[in-house]
Amino acid sequence: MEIPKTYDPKAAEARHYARWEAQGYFAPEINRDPAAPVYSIVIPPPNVTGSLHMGHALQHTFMDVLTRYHRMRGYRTLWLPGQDHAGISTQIQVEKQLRKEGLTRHDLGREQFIARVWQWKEEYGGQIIKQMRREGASVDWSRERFTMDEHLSRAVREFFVRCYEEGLIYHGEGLISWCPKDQTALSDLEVEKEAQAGKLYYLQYPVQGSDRRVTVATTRPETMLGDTAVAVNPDDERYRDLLGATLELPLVGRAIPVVADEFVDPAFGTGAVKVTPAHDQNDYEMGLRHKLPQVRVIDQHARMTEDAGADFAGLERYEAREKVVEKFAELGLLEKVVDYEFSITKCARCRTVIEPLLSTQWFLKQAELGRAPLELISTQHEPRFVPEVPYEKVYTNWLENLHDWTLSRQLWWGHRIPAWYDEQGRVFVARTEAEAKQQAGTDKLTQDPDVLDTWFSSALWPISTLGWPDETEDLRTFYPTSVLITARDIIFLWVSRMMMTGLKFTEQKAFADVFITGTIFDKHGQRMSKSKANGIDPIDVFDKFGVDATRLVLAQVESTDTRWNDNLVESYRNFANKIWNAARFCLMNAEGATVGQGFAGAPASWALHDRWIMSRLHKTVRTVSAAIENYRFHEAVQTLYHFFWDDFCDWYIELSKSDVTAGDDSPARSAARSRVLTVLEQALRLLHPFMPFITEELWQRLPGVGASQLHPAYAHAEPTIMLAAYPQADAALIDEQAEAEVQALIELISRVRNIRSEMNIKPGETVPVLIGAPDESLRAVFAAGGAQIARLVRASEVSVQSSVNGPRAAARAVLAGGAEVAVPLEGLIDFAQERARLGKEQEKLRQEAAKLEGQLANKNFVERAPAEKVAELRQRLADIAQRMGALTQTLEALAE
RNA sequence: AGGCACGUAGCUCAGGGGUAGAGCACUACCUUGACACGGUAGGGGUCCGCGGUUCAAAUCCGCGCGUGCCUACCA
Repeated sequence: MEIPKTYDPKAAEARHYARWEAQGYFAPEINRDPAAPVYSIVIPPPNVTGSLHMGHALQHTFMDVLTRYHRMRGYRTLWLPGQDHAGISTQIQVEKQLRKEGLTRHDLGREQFIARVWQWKEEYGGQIIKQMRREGASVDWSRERFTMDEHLSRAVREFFVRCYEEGLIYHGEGLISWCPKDQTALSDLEVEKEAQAGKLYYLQYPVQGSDRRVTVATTRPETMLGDTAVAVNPDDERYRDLLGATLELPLVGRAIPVVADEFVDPAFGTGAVKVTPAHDQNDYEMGLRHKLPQVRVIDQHARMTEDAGADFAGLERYEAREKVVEKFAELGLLEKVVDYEFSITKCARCRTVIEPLLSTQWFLKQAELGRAPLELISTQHEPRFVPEVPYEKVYTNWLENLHDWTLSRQLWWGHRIPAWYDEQGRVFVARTEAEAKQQAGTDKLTQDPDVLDTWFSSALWPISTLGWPDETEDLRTFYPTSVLITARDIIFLWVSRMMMTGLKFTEQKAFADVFITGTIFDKHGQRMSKSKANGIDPIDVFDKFGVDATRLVLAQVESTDTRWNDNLVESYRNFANKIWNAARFCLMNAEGATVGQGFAGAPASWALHDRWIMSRLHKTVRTVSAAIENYRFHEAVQTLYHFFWDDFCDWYIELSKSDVTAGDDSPARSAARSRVLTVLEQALRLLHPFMPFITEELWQRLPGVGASQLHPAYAHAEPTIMLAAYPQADAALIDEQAEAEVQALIELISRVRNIRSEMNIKPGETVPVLIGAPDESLRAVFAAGGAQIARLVRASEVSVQSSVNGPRAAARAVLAGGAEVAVPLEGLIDFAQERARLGKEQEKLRQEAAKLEGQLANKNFVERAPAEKVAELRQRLADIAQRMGALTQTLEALAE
């Protein structure tokens, strides 16, 4: 059997994915059990423009672990892949390409431009989706979707039309966030606030018919040109007499009223607020309340309009700001300017400062759609958020405060709004142009030029990908989906909206659970970003350490924000190598062995270490399954790591070694070899959801694996660990006594090794080991394990008696249960030093005993603490007393 | 401004009312027929601070300090 000493991840990674895909293992149809339960996940569709980053790799790892786990459990499992057309980013990307050719989209015209985008998508798009194969993602490629697919576009139109018919979608004027660079409206979720060191300008407005002036404070003086009122709080004594007064707006000369509005905070600034209904969200609302005129002084390019006055028209907004301030200063109306930090709103895409503008757009009344999800979360706690704190609250708070959603975008790439206008400007909303014509009774219609917000189609993703609005078999089978896995930043943008559409159109929630992942930062705790160039490319990590190792690191991130650290990947790379070499050992000693055999007869008849490893294995199965099902990936990974490395490699293989490597072929040797292989094979299955490649690579080499390992639902398939049955915990194999007994063996061995180390005994040198165990059953354990002990501590002989009767010149240690071990070391023992060593140990025990005695002497403790806790402490104290007894005897024997 | 989370070994992080944990790093010894990406044995912690609840607090509660995130009608 030729197996290299070091695991080479690339070879295994290259080998298996293509086969899995070709064999159809990823598709739910592989499951032939008609009664199989269903497990489904739809991928959060990555942007077609993106390339794989750590956040994707993180999410994909969780989705793949869950998918593979449930598939192995016999679920009819679907993980549906796909991507998002990413309206603005894609359009910007292609426009950039055009610019290099000296063209703009307008040179091409709409139709040609869109054709160009599709071409771009084919050539450069979808990097992330392509890279997912490298991750080992077991997605069903036969069901791959794109938000601009014809079918999904139909779903979008259906959604739009239905909402329009119900009055949830309307066309009208509102104050929207406008990006002057991208030349489009944006929703409030596509803008970002950023702290900004700026200035607060105090401007004075003269009161008509008096010498008085009212001072207003503003961060945007240029907007004063569009002021149509000044507002004060109705309870503000300072301004009570001015209510209803008229001010003269400087520079403009417009007469504007002083109005009273609860919105105004008397404590801020001067307590008087300038009101610019056309250029500020709050002022807009105040303007509606007081029926104020809306004067537009800034245009779509963030330049001042004619209405700003001849002095300002055409100026860029910041130029206008300077000029306004200058003029106020000249007029003696600039009271003061103070430094002031405030937040500024920017386009999330291009970082241009947003201009709030009055504009006619399409809007969706989200509040009504949000009612059903709000009801569901408040009364049923559905979907179940993991972690529940704080995300359930974040989601609920959002649903309680929904604003109208600006749907239209002044772009070309995206779903065209299904609205047509006739020559009189009347609007017809319909699923098709023909339908609109029919409604209008004329052929002379023009379609609305705008497209829908990208998130409009995303909101439908779980249902549209499965076939809605048609009642397809997939929709019936896989919807509602099992879990949504995503980062926290799109809970509003996406998670809540999928719930809205799902409940509205199917009356079923879109997913049962929502698992929110942590965020991975760079090693300095900074967010990874293109602009900072501090991103770590998952592909590089795969290349360096292997996909499986990377997946383990990602899985254990769970929901915690984590700084990326290569050291951790390296340690899991080492773990992969450990698995490789453990398997290598098993395979080098596999002659005569078969997976699944070796554990014959009643467990009670098995050797101690065999009962022990099965008990450890089944506890591991129990813990890992529960952990995965509850999204405790960190616990799952840790448990598997320690089971494999500590229990299986460090102890089980070592305790089995002499049987496994016996020189002569015998039924006993074959059985021992089969047992080691069987445990290995179970461990590989447990690890497979996390480490798909190495587990498949090794599994395929094990003697005796095949159809019998497969879950019955896949009995017909070509054997693969992917479709093997995930181990089920068997309570009957959990054996606490065996665990305690092996623990005693481990302690014994460790103490002897400790003596060897402290006494500087050369590794190659053997020593006699004398064990004294007053307890009969413990004595039996040590006696039966004599050969194993001898091997693991390099003993020339192991004697087990009820007490140690060795030479005075021996290093000694006391063990649990009053047992004692001595290593005779004629000539090597410095008696004074040995007494000191044991004295130190005695002192430690004494301190521990004192602490326990103190607690047990406390009447309150004994009376109020649970009885088992008290009993446990008494037990511990008794054990210490036993050790102390043995230690005292030993010390006496050593006395001069 | 509010809300939430976090603060545990040198580092990255688990855990969590009753013995303080892992990986990496560190020290010593070891190339023993699975593995030096390894083995064995070690060292290392006022669990941010101060109060409170409790028989018992690193763990629960309050306050403070520090860090991060989110929300907001910060004119």
